[in-house]
Amino acid sequence: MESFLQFIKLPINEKLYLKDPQSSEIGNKILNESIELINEIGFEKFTFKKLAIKISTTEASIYRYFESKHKLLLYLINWYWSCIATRLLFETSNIQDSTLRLQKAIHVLTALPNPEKEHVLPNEIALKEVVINEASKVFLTKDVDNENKDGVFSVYKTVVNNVVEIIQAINPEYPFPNMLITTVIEGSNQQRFFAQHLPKLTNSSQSSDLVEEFYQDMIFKAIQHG
Amino acid sequence: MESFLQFIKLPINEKLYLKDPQSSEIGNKILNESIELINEIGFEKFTFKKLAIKISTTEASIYRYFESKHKLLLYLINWYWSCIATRLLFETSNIQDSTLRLQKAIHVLTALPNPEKEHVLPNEIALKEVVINEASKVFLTKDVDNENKDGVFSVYKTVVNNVVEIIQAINPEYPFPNMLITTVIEGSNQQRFFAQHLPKLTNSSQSSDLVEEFYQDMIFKAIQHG
DNA sequence: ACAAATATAATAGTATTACTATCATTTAAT
DNA sequence: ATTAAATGATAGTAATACTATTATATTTGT
Repeated sequence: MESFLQFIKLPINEKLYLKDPQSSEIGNKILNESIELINEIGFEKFTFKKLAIKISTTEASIYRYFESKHKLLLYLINWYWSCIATRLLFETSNIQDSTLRLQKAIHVLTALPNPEKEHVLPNEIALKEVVINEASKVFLTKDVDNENKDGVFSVYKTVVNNVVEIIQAINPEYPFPNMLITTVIEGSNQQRFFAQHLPKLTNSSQSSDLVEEFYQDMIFKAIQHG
Repeated sequence: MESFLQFIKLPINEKLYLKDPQSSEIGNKILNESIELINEIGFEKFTFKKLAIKISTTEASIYRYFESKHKLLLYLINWYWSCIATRLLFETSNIQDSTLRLQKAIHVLTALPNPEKEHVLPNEIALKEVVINEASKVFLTKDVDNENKDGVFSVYKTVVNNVVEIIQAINPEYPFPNMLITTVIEGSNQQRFFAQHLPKLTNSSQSSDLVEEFYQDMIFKAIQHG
């Protein structure tokens, strides 16, 4: 029953690839090993050539799956969002109390994946690292409007919307639910980056991770009436 | 008296340049025109060659000031932080009431520069655009730890610290002041990006800018006792 | 079992990027 | 007027981000 969840094939926007990477061995290698390589050397220094060597194939083969390294990163980030969307569904299902629902949702958005518990993706922990270090780069470009038209941010928007609805169930008068949720999603990743590299900018640390605690506190105070 | 403020030469960390760009005409052109060009084509497509053509000089000349385009961006972002640090000082000076001080500080951190009012830099409005679209890229790299050792983020840290102290004057028990401030600084830039490009992710828009209002509300609720 | 279709490997090539190096010339300082 | 410093002009390099071509496997349908 538990392993039901594991490794479902999550559908990804077709504009993001030339050939579905989840449909072949090489494709799956591209996904899994690119996560490793990006974590190792950073997205700026990551190239298809280096990835090709790592997975013993050729640059040209990788280009048959993805038209650019930017699209590959966008694919990975979308994979993560789909995974969060799935976890949101599971963790809030059968829970009626809105406050508890919101608490669970914030947990899914802000906590690190637990290595003990089962995952939706085989490499969720490494993928979360990619998200923390690289995710902003997928929208901070001049191409964002065209890519948005192609719907590549729609899963992200759905996630935000689902949590916004929970907030509205608690306090329909609160005027900034979308801002609050995106602030929490993006902020929680940034705080983890700060904890690792610029600790003076945060109160959290790797030994004592306060990220979820901080945002749970912040959200519930923010949506209070008055 | 008003114009006192205008265009003070703000000191910038020496590790960021090879030759002080504020010391020559070409240097100043590099700063001002790179802001324009980055806003026009985005940092990824920005090159020293294109900038050289724009300011009628050569690539080699620009390389005499900055060792890479990344260092130039870091310089610009530091320029912005220095400018914010200066404005924080001015706007909170002679104000005793901590709550009012915090309100003013949040205003400096979250509001767009007012085109009517005087500026600390000649191009503050365009520079703010660069910050909104590109600032995260200066620390989201594998080089962040080395650059941090060189002190290139110290002005940012000082800004954060100064506001943290105001919060502590209001509520010394609040456990997450640094997280709260960096969440607001980074979040306010991100919300403006969303308003321009991914409006479903925010409640703010270009016609009705709710960014400051949202964060003022959020901060004061967050630091409330209990 | 065999032909046809498809996927991958191997290789080559291109324009651009992100620099470094050299040397001549202009400009500024003493 | 001399020297030093800044800039211009030009060249060159390794790496990047691709595209193209052809040969060789592998899979699939019949």
